[in-house]
Amino acid sequence: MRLNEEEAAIVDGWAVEDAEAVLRAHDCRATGPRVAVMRALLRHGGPIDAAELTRLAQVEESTIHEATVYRTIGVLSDRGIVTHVHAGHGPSLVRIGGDHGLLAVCRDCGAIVQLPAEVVKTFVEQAHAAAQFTLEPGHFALEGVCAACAGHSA
Amino acid sequence: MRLNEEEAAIVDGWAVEDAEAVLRAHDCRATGPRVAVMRALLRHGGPIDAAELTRLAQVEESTIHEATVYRTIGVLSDRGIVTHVHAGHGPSLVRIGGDHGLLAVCRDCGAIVQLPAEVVKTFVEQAHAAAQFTLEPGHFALEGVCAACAGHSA
DNA sequence: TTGGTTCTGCGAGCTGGTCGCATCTACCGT
DNA sequence: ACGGTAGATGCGACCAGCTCGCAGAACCAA
Repeated sequence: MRLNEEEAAIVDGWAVEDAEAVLRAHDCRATGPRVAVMRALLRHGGPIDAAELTRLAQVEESTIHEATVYRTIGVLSDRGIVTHVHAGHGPSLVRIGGDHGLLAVCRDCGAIVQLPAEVVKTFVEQAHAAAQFTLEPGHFALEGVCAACAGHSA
Repeated sequence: MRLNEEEAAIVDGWAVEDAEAVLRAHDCRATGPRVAVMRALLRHGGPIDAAELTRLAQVEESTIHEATVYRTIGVLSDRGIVTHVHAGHGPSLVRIGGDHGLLAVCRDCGAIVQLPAEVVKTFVEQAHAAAQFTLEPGHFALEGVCAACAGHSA
């Protein structure tokens, strides 16, 4: 389920203290573990993997099990509160908010870069025109070399 | 649209019978299992996962172990004889030949589509111009909906 | 043929993620 | 404010995909 623009804006404006309200607003039971996971997500801000997210949530509620974190990510994802992206070979990453567009991961330093929306849009349109394939980027990141690493090796 | 088997082999100039010669030409011991894996790759032609490749190779040499197939894929990959691509959530896929460009996987039916090289090239150039990020697509596939599945749901 | 290097089968192990189940808890109706 | 109950949790077992260590087998140059 995707967020509409209004919801996405609200999500982006949420502070750590709003964790419980966010859950209730999305018809989600506000249990201890879920609130702790939401707070950890909001506090961290950026893309984060499940293991690290578990560690952060356990700071507030030490008994949280990793399986619970995975299940929580699942319900948050169903509600469009978070999205997850597969960036390279490791674990997938979760972040607050709806569709974030197409990401690129630097092969050398692991930096995650958001590719410009217009460039992606043009690409999706051309791919559809040329191959009748409707790309839905966002779930899988592409690989490459970031500006900094390209500079180093040059 | 999956790749035609014969076509893929022809592109690289190798027929199934050349399996052993290809190995020797790349400074690779021509052992029974490796030859069987190469023959299976050449016969199949298109992208294939390790489990299926093992099954195909076992038709010729029934004792081949999946670990051996993984190791063989490793040496073939080091020599540039094959490349592997991560296409969606499942296992990674192997195919004969070097860089094949960017693939797309249908979210509904799993079909693997090769995106037109021209379109990909333009996209890579625009991404570099706009974000100073040098995309090296080929290792990770994108997700989307193929023409057939889009037709079904429409 | 021989000998040393390389490869193989096998099973154990690792990571990322899911599941079944007994127990517990949030929350709705009273 | 307080039960009843749908739904959530912790836990450990499990699964897929892949890697590794080892003892023995295969390869191939001499």
